Amino acid sequence: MPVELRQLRYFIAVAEEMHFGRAATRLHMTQPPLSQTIQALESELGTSLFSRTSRSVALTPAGIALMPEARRILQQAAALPDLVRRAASGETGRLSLAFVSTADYSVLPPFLRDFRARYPQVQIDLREATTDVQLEDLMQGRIDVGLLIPPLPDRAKIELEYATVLTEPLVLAVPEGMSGMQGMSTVDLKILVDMPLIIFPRRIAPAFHDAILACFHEAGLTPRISQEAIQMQTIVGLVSAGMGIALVPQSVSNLKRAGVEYKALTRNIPFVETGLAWRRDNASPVLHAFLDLLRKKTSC
Amino acid sequence: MPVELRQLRYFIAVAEEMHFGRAATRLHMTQPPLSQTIQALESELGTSLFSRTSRSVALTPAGIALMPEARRILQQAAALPDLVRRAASGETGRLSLAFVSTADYSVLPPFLRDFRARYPQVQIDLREATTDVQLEDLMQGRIDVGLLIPPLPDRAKIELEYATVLTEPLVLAVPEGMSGMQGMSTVDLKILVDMPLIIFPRRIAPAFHDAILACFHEAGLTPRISQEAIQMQTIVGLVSAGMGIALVPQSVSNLKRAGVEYKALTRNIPFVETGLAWRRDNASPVLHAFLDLLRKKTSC
DNA sequence: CTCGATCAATACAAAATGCATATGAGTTGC
DNA sequence: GCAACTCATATGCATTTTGTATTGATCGAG
Repeated sequence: MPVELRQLRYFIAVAEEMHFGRAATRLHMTQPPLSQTIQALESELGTSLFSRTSRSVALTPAGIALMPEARRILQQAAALPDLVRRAASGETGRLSLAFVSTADYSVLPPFLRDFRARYPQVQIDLREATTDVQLEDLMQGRIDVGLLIPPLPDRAKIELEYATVLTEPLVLAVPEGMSGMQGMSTVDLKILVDMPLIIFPRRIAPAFHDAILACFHEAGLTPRISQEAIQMQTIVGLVSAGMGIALVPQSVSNLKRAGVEYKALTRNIPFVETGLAWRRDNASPVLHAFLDLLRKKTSC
Repeated sequence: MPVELRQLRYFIAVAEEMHFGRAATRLHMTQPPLSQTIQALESELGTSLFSRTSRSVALTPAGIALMPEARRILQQAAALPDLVRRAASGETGRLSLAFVSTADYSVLPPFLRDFRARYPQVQIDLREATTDVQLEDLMQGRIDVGLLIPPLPDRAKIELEYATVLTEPLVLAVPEGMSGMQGMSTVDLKILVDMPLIIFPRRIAPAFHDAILACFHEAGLTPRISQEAIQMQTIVGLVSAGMGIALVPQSVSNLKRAGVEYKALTRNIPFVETGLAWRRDNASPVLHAFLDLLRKKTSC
């Protein structure tokens, strides 16, 4: 029969009182069952813990060695209710979050800062991923929440919940000192129609891709697509290298990079939306703590 | 009512099997009491640990958080029998040992080496002290064992046990290049009777002190005591500084120090004994492991 | 759509365990 | 040497734990 915590509690009481009678009083019980329990513990451990003369009690070396261990175990057991309650309330745990590269320049940093401040004990696993990869990861339960660009495909809408976080205009990113637009802060697309356009592949970000093309088509223009890239950083890098122009979310203009200028468009300004998606059936308290915090922040 | 280990054992079984029926089989019991115990645990922790549909079982975040904690606590509890048995057998624990400075050059180093090799988990608290301090420390239980110079006073013999460890002759320590004895390996006391003698105070080491004086008196001589010191290292230091001569245990001649030569006496060679003393009623298994080991070593 | 299989919860009885009372045996102090 | 004290033992009762029987709910096959 294995050791039980009750036995350890009784042992500690006797060891502290050095007296079976007083220890029994402290435990709100009588002395005989206490003696029996200690005897049972000794027999389970295979060693005597107290050396008793019929007049006094002393700890054996085995008893001395047991004391700190027993105390530690009891303390850990006593801490369990609090521990699991914290886990259940989302105060502790793990949140794995994926985000599209554009979010890295807009909503993600303040989100993370606020969440860490409120839930410092939650470990956040961050991962950059395109929308389609995130949708797959969400469906498979590999991530708790994704910061992505809508729309969600119909098959995903069954299992996933979605909430808009940010809608922002696209702005032009052009190589610095480009001919024909020095000093202009807004430009018309017509001026640029002959410049090569750098863009996300449609497969990866269809909504973003389509918004850009729609903007050209509405102006009666057809862009010359020269290069595709799947990260915002790469696209801006290619612009700075003079490889072409790009349309990027306004927030990306925070990314001041040598050789790149950002210009607002005059007409047919396209917008891109970013939002959160998570499994409807994901009961993780950490996830809901995260969502609740965001709802509070965005509603203020 | 507090958490019990039985509940944690059952919890782990269900969490590992993810099935109440199979877990019950593994625990050699039936399913209903297992369900009840888990319910009791959940109510004590204040949180549900499993989310049950009537068809399947899944861990809640609280349950996930509890798992590693519960495993750790159970493991620690399971390790207790071994832990206390090791403590009872002297394999682990603490031994506090005091020694007279002369022992530091003879018996102490090999004792310690052998003991550490056999009982590596025992922590040894070492302390240099004179015989009279050691006797007081032994009586008060501040040390487990003392390596000292007999005899023990009668009042100490009641509570203490004693065993001889080493009996060795005294040799002369003289300043290097002293007039009248270059090249001699043995000398007569008469040659040195006018040299100042450096000696332990009688209060600190009466037997040692008396053995030296007896040696002079038997030869019909009276030494000129110039200086007292209570550590062997100090005495040898004073000799090397030319402050006088000293009679030291042979083993101290291992302490090769510049400016000091050791010479054997020709007649009336005094002996000094070193031995172990410990409380008769000290049941420390570590102490007895120490004594047993020494008995084995010295009898071979 | 119905029926059987599966799985967890509930109800109640039996067994095991823990506890209290009464008592015994060995010390200690007066 | 007697009274007080302390831990061990014995016995009966209360509680807890377990087992058996059953219910209720869900899922899959025919």
